[in-house]
Amino acid sequence: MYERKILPYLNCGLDLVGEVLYGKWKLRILWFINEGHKRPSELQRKIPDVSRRVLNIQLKELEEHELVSRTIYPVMPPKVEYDLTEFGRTLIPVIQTIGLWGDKHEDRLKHVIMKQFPEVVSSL
Amino acid sequence: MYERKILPYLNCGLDLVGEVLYGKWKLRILWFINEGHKRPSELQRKIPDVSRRVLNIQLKELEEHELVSRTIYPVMPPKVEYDLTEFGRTLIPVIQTIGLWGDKHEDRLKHVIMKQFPEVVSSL
DNA sequence: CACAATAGGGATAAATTTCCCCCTATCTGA
DNA sequence: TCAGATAGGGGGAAATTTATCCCTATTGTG
Repeated sequence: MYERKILPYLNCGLDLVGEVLYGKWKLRILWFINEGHKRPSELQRKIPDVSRRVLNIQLKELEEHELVSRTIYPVMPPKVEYDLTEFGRTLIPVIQTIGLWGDKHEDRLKHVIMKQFPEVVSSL
Repeated sequence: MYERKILPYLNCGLDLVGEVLYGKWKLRILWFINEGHKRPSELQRKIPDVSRRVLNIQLKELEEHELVSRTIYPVMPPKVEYDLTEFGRTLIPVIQTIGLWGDKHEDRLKHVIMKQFPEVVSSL
């Protein structure tokens, strides 16, 4: 496990949110859990770009931050389900707002993001 | 300058937003510019925890992503102002939503975040 | 038996982000 | 003259995050 060396800054609401949502895949993990994809293997199929290892780590952090809960079913093969906590559910409208903004401005965002990769764009 | 080696994932709105807002200070930079703190030196006073160097870098990225514009006044000592573009202004309600959620759940968030730092908490 | 699916962890490397120190240049004011 | 404010960048190190590879264990299936 990695031990943080620098204390977080907790000066305002934005700082606080950053501490629990900063993570490359966290927003989508929360979103897909909310949509009913609760098992780790399901989540990985929904987000093929995460490695399984990182998915586990980010799920554990979300659990420590009390945004999701973890239920283990004593069956074989093992079955685990993640659910949003009541606290985590309050975040859904926020994530939706973020995602809708991204969807609405999809073309423009793709354009400004891909400016950094001219060689890739020209090869399409 | 750092050259990215891994192409960004642009599968959904959340990915797109991540590409332009992922950065430790970007949300607050946008927020403070919106509040009228437009000059780099003003921004640094509002956010003392960023180093000036990183503030410059993140401002430049925001500019490349067309969320802010940069105006240079040919005076001495130099004067530069950043403004939200019309595109950047559409983000303000999103940032507000995020910040309000953080403010509303401030106590709980501080608690779950500081669980990782028991020694710090007990020394208060 | 060999293999896939299930969940998850260790060790380590790579990628990325952020920080720190130093340097340029000009003007104002003590 | 010297210090401070202004804006900004280079180089390199440190911190942090993410990725890769390999391992445990159990059950069912071909």
